[in-house]
Amino acid sequence: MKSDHPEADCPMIVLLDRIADKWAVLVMAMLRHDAMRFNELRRCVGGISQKMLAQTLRGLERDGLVTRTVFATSPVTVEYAITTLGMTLVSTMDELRIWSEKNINAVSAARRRFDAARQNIAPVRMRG
Amino acid sequence: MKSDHPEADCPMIVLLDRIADKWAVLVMAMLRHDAMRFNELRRCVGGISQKMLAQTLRGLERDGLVTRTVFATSPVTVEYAITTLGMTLVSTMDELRIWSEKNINAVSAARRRFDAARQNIAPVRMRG
DNA sequence: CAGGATCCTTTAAGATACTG
DNA sequence: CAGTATCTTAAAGGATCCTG
Repeated sequence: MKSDHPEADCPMIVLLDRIADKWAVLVMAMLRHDAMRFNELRRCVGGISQKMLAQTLRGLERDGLVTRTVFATSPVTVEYAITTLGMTLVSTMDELRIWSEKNINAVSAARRRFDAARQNIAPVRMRG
Repeated sequence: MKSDHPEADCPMIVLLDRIADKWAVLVMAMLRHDAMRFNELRRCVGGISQKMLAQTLRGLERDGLVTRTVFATSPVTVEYAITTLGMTLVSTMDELRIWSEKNINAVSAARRRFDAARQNIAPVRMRG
C-alpha cells in the first residue's frame, strides 16, 4: 500500500531523490569540464557497474541534464555532455563531492567517537 | 560477492552516498535555522516515516553533523540541532533542495520530451 | 565500443506493534 | 513524546551473457 501522506510523492521530493544520488554526482562531476564516452566514464568513475552507469546516464539524459551524441564511427562512439540546465546544477552537486573528500577524516573521527560512546551504554550484562 | 574494484568501497564514496540522500537533505534543511524536536521534524518533513526519520537522524548524529539533546521533561523532549561541522555542509545540501524546487517544471518538461521521443523509436510492430 | 536483457542476491523501507 | 523491534514486501544493484 502507498502511504496516505500526499507529500510522499511530491514531485519536488522525487526530483531531489534523483539528483541527490552518489552516481549522478560523480558522473556529473566527471562531465563538468569535458564531454566523455561511456567506457571512459566507466573507468574514471571508480567502482560503478556498467548497469548503474547506463541507468544513471539514462536518467540524467531524461531529466535534461546531459546530452547523448552518437558518432557513426566504427565501432560506434557515444559522447555524453552537460546541458545548459545541467550547468545550473553541476557546481552544487560537485560541492557535495568535494565536501566529502575534504571532510572524510572529520566524519570518520565523529563515527569512532559515536561508536565508542555507544559501547559504554550498551547492554552491560557481564555475568548478569 | 563484493566487487573486486577497490574503489567500490572508497570511504569518500561511502560518505558521499550518505550525504547525497533525500531525507538527509530535507532534515538538514529543516534544522538549518532552528533546532527541532523529533515529531516536529516528522510533521515538517512531509512524507517521512518515523523509521526513516529515526534512521536518518541517527546517521547524521553519528557522522557529527547534528547533535541530539535530551531534556528530562515529562514526557521527555529531544532536540536536534546542527553542529559546527554540519554548518559547513548545510548550505550546499540546501542548494540541492532549492534547485529541485526551482527546476521541477523544466525537468518535467524534459522528461515528457524524452518519453515522447522514445515512443517514435519504440517497436513499431503494427500489423507486423 | 556501447549498451540491453536476464537472473539472482542484498538492501531499503513501509506497516505495525510495543516501551520508557 | 520519542523512539525500538519485527515482519514483509518492494526496489536496488551486481554478475553474466548477448548484440549491433
